[in-house]
Amino acid sequence: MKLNTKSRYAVMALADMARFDGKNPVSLRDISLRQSISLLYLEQIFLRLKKNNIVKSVRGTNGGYIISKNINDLKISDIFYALDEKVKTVGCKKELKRGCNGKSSKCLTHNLWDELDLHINSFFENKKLGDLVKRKESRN
Amino acid sequence: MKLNTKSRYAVMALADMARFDGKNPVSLRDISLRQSISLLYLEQIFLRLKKNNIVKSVRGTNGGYIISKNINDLKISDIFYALDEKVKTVGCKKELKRGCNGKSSKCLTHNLWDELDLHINSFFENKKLGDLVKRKESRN
DNA sequence: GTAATCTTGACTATTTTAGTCGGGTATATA
DNA sequence: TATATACCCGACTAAAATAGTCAAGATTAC
Repeated sequence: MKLNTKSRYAVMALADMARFDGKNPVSLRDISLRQSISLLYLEQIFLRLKKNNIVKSVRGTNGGYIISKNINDLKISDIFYALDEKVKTVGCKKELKRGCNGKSSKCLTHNLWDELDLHINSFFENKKLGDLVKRKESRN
Repeated sequence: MKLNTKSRYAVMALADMARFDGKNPVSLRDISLRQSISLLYLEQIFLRLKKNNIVKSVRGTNGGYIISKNINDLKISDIFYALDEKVKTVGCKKELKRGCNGKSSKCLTHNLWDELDLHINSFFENKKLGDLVKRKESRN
């Protein structure tokens, strides 16, 4: 049970960006160097982030990306959503047909998975990108 | 972000067993039929459960498996542990060498992953196998 | 006009996962 | 004591997911 690297890198990259004022675009090249993430891979990730309006792009020299909204309003779950990180523990819904259709006695565990999903999702719903930066600063 | 089938099947199978008195061994064949899980796969799963003292086996005709302890004391996390289900969201620990060694500014997200792990783990620590059966019964 | 930077789809190697196979061993019961 | 039922266990494999690269652009600052 783990997150995929796309999601993780996305959060890392955005946290990296969040340390700056938000006025000047940050280039992927810089993020790539600071966070040791492949530039080509970052491009793929930011494509998704842009499509989901999490970042805005500025083309050309001195271009880069800017975080669209206030970092204290940007939920971690929004980032995951953009990258298709399904926080789904896979209940019986997916494999229906043969079994669990609600009333079946097969799915004793049905509710467990539902609860877990809820539990994890609420964690990410309540965490904001801003929290990550704040925490770090107050600690150093 | 999802659980693997081994863990899920293990919980399903044990929940299935938990409905019985706990005196008579339950055969994998029966579980296989009731839960629509491949018998061969179940064998593999129960091998691990047995090694981790979650179930005891009874060989021969009319044999099967018995849950070792009281179902109200059996944590879901114990089951996952037996099947190597790592509830690890992969922080920077694994990929150290080049980056985050605690003091590095690279790992703004370090704490996020740690918190998440804690959050998920505590969920499973507090859930007992008995809870699953109770819930279902009270609902029907 | 050229260097820096974003844009995009397609491709690929590697790893993980899910599940099977085959050949055992133990024991209840007829 | 024969036999059917069940556990035991390592090795294997097909399929899917993942991580990451490649190639070929399009914009814009200077």
